[in-house]
Amino acid sequence: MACRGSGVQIPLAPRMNKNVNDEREHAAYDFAYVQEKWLPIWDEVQPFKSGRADDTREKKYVLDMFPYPSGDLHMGHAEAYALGDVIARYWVQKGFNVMHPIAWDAFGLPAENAAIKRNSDPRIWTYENIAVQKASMRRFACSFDWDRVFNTCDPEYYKWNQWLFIKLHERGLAYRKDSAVNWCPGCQTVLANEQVIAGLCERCDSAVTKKKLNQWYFKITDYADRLLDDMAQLEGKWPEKVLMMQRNWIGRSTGANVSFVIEGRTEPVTIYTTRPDTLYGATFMVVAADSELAAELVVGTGVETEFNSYLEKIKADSDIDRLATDRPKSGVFLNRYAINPVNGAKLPIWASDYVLADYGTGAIMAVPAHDQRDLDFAKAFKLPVVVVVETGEEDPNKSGVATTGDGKLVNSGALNGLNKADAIAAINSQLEKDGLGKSARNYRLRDWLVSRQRYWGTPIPIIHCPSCGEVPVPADQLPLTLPDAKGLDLKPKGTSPLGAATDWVNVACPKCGAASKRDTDTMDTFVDSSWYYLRYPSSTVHDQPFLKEDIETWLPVDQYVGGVTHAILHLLYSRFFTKVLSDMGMVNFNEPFTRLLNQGMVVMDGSAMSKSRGNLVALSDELEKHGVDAIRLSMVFAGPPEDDVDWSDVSPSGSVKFLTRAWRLSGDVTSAPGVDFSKGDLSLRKATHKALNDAGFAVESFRFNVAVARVMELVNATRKAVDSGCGPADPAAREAVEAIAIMVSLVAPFTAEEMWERLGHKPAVALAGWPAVDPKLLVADSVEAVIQINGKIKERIDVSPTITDAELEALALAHPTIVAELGTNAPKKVIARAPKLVNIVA
RNA sequence: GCCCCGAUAGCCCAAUGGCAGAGGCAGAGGACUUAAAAUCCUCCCAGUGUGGGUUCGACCCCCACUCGGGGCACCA
Repeated sequence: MACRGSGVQIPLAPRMNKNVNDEREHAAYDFAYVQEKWLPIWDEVQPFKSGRADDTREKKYVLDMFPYPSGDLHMGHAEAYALGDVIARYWVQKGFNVMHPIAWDAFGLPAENAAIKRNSDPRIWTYENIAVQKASMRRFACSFDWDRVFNTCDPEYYKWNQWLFIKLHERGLAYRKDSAVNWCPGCQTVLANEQVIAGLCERCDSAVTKKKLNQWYFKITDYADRLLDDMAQLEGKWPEKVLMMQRNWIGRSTGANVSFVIEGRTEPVTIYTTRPDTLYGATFMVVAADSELAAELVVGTGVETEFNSYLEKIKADSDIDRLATDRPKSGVFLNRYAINPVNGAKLPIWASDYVLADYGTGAIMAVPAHDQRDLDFAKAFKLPVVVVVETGEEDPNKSGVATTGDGKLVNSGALNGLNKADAIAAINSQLEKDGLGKSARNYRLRDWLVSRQRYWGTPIPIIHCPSCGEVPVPADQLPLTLPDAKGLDLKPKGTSPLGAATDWVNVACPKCGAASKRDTDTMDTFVDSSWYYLRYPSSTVHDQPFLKEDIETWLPVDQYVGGVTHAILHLLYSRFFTKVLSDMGMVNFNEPFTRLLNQGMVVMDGSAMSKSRGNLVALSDELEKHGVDAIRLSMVFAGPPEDDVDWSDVSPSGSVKFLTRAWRLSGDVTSAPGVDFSKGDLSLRKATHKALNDAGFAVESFRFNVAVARVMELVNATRKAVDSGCGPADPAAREAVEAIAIMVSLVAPFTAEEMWERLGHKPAVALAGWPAVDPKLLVADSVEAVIQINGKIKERIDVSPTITDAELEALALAHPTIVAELGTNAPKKVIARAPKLVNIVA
């Protein structure tokens, strides 16, 4: 894709017009010719059509993360879809009814920004790009079931976003609140927490600021515990890294809420702490400066001016400022005091930005001896530091380092002498008894902010009525389609462009008929992708988002393939949606993706490809130079799928060479199809069955690069057998080459199909079936055992693979070399591991 | 700062605690050829980041460190 949406296509058959006879055409492998030849035939055969009525094969749902139509496919797509294809094609060969669908994640800002630039409609750009990507995917020979395609920007699809939104609203899981939200000044819209990466907008890298706004949220925090606990069933099936990232993101912490009486205030203030055992060490209290509590506490204290100017200052700070390391602690003394409930100590109350208003209760007890942040603050404002846990480390007063470890409690009344865990238990039950506090949990996870102030998304299906309040758009009026972009100013300006479509906005309340207004925001596009995998089985159904029987047939997804960039965002939201739908009785499972494979990125010379870096490799150029199969093979063979592929390390021409070698074998075989393999050369047959066995195992354990290596070995062995062994007429040669064609078909479908035809078969090789491995052919005739003395290899002997430990030990001890080595010394110990090794400890 | 992952030949990468090398790239030589390309054959190269430990035996397990990559970001 030389440029976005240009529609550059994989070039086909430069030789097509050459006047060559058939013999010549087949004398050398011509990938361009072969690509051109098979596509129309596959269109007819449809080897990957899933869910035919008479299909009795067991189901398997293999899913690739769907693409955003930002232009033509690039190198990253090529890798992702090549890997997903290996899995899908493998399970088809193994006899499963595989559903491997594709769709387009088509709402989003790039389309809108392109439309602004060209003064046109985002629809045009989007559907053009989809057409280009679709055509490229066909040429790339993706094994998709093309009958299930949809686009999330189709009203037919986003209707169900709206329907789901209303369902969530009914259950109290979609709600509005005023809050200080993440604001991207570049995109001029709010962002979910998950879309702020190190203080920057994940989309445009602008520094994110805070803005007080009333916005729609999904109550994902209600599901925090289940999102955490259900990960147990994903253990070993999802990358450990993703599970860890989700655990950290949800960030469950356990501690206690404790009430502190405030002088001059009737209501006590509750604080959250993970260290109730250090309650006696609290020397001051800190409330979030931007909290309502701080604003209230400061009234009438005489420090209002100072407080307000501090508040102004911190509001001006961007998230980036907040993230700066070694940021000095700042704050304002509020001239108020709290009373420590356990010892009556009078604690000054400070307001600071190091306490977050939206975590816990927005107020903390500060224990500077045992919390580094509190200690930094205490040092900055010369507040007292009282040690209450003797950890054996240096006094924090002197070292400036808070001690957070375990130890004996001191200066803590009844807690003295206890260790940390016992002290926590003791103080918690005491606080509960006295009605002063109780154990509590908190989460780093925040509710999912779903409103967006942009045009190209799903309109939020809510009508605001002056008397009825929030009224959902009635189901029979869905989809609530987007107003025409014509005449609307899509330029980002902080409020939704939909607001200007007055005919669209002004509407009668569905309940009371009063003049009302539609909500003008659109939904975060991550809503679209949170349930799309449920739509595929029922993509042609119009009156429901998905059919119960389709869900029961196909879901959950058996294998999901996609980039690790979605480790938190999409995968967390999808898990949340699945749990909500499970509660609604609409799905019969609670985790959507049984197994997950994260593929790496395609990089160039060690860094991500980008135009500005000048290291962009165009997929179309690579395909033209080396052919589709060679590019796919290079991606798969480059290394483990989860590792990045550095395009400067791979050799597409090496891939071409291998494919040519394999292809040439198919022309050498002289026996007829259907010949009895059991009469074939034994050693080549063993090589074939070992390759089938090992490559299959490697594919199932995601070691695709190893699977390819096993096929390469078999190609080498077959070449040798044909040239100087059993010869091309031996049935074993046909068995080997047919197996090669089938294994190659996972990665290089064009080459494989061509081989299959040359071997005398009809298309499609994709449906040939993985040959059954004969266990008898996996046993070697003899193996080489090594004899070690003290771990050093002294001798190698050929033994039967069925030799016992005792027999092998006897052989070793009787061996002349060993007898000579040992001399008169009797071995102290002999370890035998038949049939591979004997180690003699002398 | 906290957490996670990795380090094997010139390069990319394989090796249930049991012979470090499966496969490929690059390189060298040979066969074929008038020649080249293509093809076929043969070969070269490390002792597994460093230092300890466990073990009959460690690339693999444990501890400490170095370097590289990733995640989180004042979450009390």
